[in-house]
Amino acid sequence: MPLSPHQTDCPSAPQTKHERRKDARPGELLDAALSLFVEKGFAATRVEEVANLASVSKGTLFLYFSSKEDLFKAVVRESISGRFSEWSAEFDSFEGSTADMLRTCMSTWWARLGSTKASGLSKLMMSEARNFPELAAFYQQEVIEPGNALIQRVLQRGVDRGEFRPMDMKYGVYLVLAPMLFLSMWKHSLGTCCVGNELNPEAYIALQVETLLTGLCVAPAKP
Amino acid sequence: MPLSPHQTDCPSAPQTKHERRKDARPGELLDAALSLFVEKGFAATRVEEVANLASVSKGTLFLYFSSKEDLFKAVVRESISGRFSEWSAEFDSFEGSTADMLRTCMSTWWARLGSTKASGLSKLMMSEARNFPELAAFYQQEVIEPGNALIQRVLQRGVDRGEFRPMDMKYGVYLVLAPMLFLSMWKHSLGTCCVGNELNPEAYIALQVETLLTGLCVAPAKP
Amino acid sequence: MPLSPHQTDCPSAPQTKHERRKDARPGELLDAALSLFVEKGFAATRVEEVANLASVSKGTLFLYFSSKEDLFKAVVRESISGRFSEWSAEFDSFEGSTADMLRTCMSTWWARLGSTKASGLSKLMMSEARNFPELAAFYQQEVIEPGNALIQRVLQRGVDRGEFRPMDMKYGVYLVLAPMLFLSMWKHSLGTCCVGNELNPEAYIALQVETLLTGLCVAPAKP
Amino acid sequence: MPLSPHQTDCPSAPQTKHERRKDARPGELLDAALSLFVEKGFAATRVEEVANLASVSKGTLFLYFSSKEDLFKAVVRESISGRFSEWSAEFDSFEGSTADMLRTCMSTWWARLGSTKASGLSKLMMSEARNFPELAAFYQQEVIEPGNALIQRVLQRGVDRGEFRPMDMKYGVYLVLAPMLFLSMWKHSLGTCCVGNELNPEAYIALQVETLLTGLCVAPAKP
DNA sequence: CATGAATGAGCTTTCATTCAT
DNA sequence: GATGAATGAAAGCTCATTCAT
Repeated sequence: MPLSPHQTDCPSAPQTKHERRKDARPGELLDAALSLFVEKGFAATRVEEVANLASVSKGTLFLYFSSKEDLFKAVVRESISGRFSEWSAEFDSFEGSTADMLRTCMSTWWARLGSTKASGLSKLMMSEARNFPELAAFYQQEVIEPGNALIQRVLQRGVDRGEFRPMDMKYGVYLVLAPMLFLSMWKHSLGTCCVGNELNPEAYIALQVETLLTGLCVAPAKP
Repeated sequence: MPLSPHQTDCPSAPQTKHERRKDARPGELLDAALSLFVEKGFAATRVEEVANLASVSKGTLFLYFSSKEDLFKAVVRESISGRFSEWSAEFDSFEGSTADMLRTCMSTWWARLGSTKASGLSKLMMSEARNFPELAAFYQQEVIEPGNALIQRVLQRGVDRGEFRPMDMKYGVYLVLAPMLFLSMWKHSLGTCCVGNELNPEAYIALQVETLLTGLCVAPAKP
Repeated sequence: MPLSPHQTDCPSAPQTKHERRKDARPGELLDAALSLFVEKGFAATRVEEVANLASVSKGTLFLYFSSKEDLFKAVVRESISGRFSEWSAEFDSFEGSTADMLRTCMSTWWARLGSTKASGLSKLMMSEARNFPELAAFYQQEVIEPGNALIQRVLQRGVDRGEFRPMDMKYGVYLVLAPMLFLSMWKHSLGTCCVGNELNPEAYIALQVETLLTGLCVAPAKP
Repeated sequence: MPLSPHQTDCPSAPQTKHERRKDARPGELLDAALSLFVEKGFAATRVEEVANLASVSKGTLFLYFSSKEDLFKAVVRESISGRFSEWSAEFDSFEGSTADMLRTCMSTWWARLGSTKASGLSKLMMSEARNFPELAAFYQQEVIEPGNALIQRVLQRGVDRGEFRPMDMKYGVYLVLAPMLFLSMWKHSLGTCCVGNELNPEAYIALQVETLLTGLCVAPAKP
């Protein structure tokens, strides 16, 4: 069994096999859950499948997560919200034009989230939000709001430094958000199942961001 | 596929009430199904609700549609298509700047599709495409491809007339498509269930299209 | 299949077998539920057993009763609370000494409730009230309160007519209630499973009521 | 069965703390189980709760008791018995009227059993006797029979001394037993969970015993 | 001896689908 | 054709019991 990537900090490995298994369980379950949720959606994923994929029994899953919703929330925290603080710190120390900052922002988003299973979670939330209001509220709080705040910081920086035209920030964030969420959706639905819809993500992002920058910038953006 | 009666203005009425009802059944069921699928999604819509809304019994529904999935497919077939030819004709005769054409294009989309139940179907297709590959292929052919062709015509016109910068058309269409599909999705998921996400569609579209035009146009676009 | 006793009023029998079955279902289910609840208790009775005993499937049970608790409430209404109004009317028209009234009261209780499965429901409620507070509240409202009111009416009549000594009514009702509920409990627990505990109900009741009357009456009660 | 250590005042203390803990385990578990069974009933008490309350692990509980049912039996064996001999001796030396003796009998019962956890066990036995026939038989032998004999001695003394009317002793004991067991049941079920049913035990007992005495005595009882 | 992670049978409830009428 | 009563396979979650450490 390869160590799953989220088990980063284990300075002193547990002594016994028994203990090692225990420590690994939540991570294995989260990995299994992420894969299945992304592949089949929230409602269509059965907790027993998740447990089986993680090679444990149904009961064991409930030892670590009190409900299916709780499991989903943990997956979201693990895969998405836990990464915003790091991201935010990088933004703090960014030096350079805001155009470059926005380019970095979107390519980083692709590298860290868009190209990973995590983007499937965004698709999933858009698909099932209506049927699981509590989950939607959670996602809103943990992902949408911090994410939007991050985008807004970039735009505001551009405006404050005289690089971007002034704009209504509430709608401005959607200029950045829409292309990214669209890509997440497309990748996990029509983009995958229909020939001719395959999309080179880098080319897509590049065109989106450059066109957007031309639209936003006071003076022509220098790439 | 014969046109189902509820689409047509029915020039030759059937003889008796009983027969008229009988002929109208499938259409009434499709209308009911469209409303409920859009409102609650596929899984959360119970066939009994559909039957009740169409004022028939559950058993009758299965007389016309062999399964819930079959009903869903019929709804998609029924509700989308036939709007593109009209639209295409309007494009043929459009006179004026391509910037204006794109503005018209997006506000017309909103008026005719985005603000109607049809946008719910787009959301639904994006949500369930993976679980219904056959349906996805159908949607691709009937909706995505003609729609993309229409968008491409507008962009190509702009480039040909020297109004828009040259671009890779394959990715260019997504500059227009992404904001629209994002709005369809948002409206039917997180935009509705979470406070603070409500979105004035006109304001959203206006900012999207103007920013896009600034990005696309050689010279500043005059509104 | 013998007609179950609670199907008393069916002036025009349903035409078809199908319909007859349907009409009989709730009653058959209530009979089955009463038997099993009394025999095994509420928690230990599985709805599937009830359905099987009534010769229907699990799903059918939920067609008629929305939950296990709902089924239980219906059983209580059917077996107990539905009979108080009749009883109350009999009390209204009772003529004779209050001592006789109390004798009648207790022997009628035995004939109509105590000796039937319904007494098992009382035992059940005493046993499981703590674990099913909603059921307990329902039983309190539907059975305990009307029952206590009935007892109190008898006692008050005796006091008002100068036959019984004055007493604190709140505790007075337990003079009558305790022997009856004790018998219900005993019959369905230690009285049945242990040799030597069998109890002739008539003898038990006779001694209880006569001793009680001697205790209550101003002058010696004449049987 | 050796006396378990927590019952005794343990004149010879074990050598080490570890050993003392070890020896005390079963008793601590029984104490915990008694409390929880009385509070929540058999089915609703989880073995893990019992283990936690006794500050051991779930596994340890199963080291001492082979099953939950076995634990239950042990609790009953442990908690009831050994009180009757003392009580019997007190009766031997009682001087005074039998009416006073019966008053003393019931108030002593309340003080020593009725108001303690032991009354919860009586309730529990009445509730679960049917599902644990072996347990019921044990309870019958250890508790019911000696208890009834004690009551019968009092009544017989009254009759022998010409204070009480003659009676069928088999049913006479229930005149005394019923009010007490009813109170035990009521206290732990409907009396606790439903407003308006709360019962002042002293007032309840006083009325029951005085009414009973009036019913039993040849001449009016002098309090 | 003691632990507590792991198990899986068992429970209530839902709902697409069938079929006798 | 139309009905709606009946079905039974799932699903999420609990908890007594086991057993490797």
